[in-house]
Amino acid sequence: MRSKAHILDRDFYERPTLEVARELLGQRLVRVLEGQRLSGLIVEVEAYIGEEDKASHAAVGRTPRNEVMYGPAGHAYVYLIYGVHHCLNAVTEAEGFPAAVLIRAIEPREGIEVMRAHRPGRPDDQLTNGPAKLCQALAIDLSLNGADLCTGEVLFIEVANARRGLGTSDSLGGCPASVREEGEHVADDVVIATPRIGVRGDELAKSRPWRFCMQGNRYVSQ
DNA sequence: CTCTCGATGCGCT
DNA sequence: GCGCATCGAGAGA
Repeated sequence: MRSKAHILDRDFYERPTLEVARELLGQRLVRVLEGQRLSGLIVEVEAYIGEEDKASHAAVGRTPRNEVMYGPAGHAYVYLIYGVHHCLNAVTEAEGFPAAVLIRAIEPREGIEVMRAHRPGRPDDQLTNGPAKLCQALAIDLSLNGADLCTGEVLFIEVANARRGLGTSDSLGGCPASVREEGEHVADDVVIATPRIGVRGDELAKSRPWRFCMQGNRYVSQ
């Protein structure tokens, strides 16, 4: 049996966003759909921090759309982009300060058959290798905007070793053997920090190395 | 393989 | 009206 002790709690999210983003790598994103667990290991994230971050939705100040980013840490901020796609963030830092971590890619672990059904015709390494793709694979939409990630119900993040024994043979696929043991802290030497993908903002926003991904992992977005 | 472009809803000016 | 923290189809090489 799994215990809620494995679920990342509010204290985890209520910290500096760059720390949270970095530490989310290797953790397990879990979506419970019709009683079934769909999950994957987080392999790519981006941090969006405060109103001064011109790439953030909060750069325009508090609005109905970005309201959740201003709320308490540990909630899901889900938004619709280009009228078609959804993206998932985890809200961080203190209530009143708008910040979040965008989950950009995961490596499927549980319920891959359901993910394939949600993304027909796609090879397995393209089921969840992008922020909108993973939302489609896990059936995450606006109905989950504001959902509490700390209650362990429909959407949450677990420490990656919460299911020891699940099979680690292709864990964190494509990464050096030294970090392939699921549940170990992801070592700094396999994490790459780069500028964020597809952001507008100003030059500072475009240049900040606030994207973190697993070096060489085949589920990272292109 | 690379590049271009359309989809499609809505928040914000 | 404008433009977006994206994706996938289609064209060309």
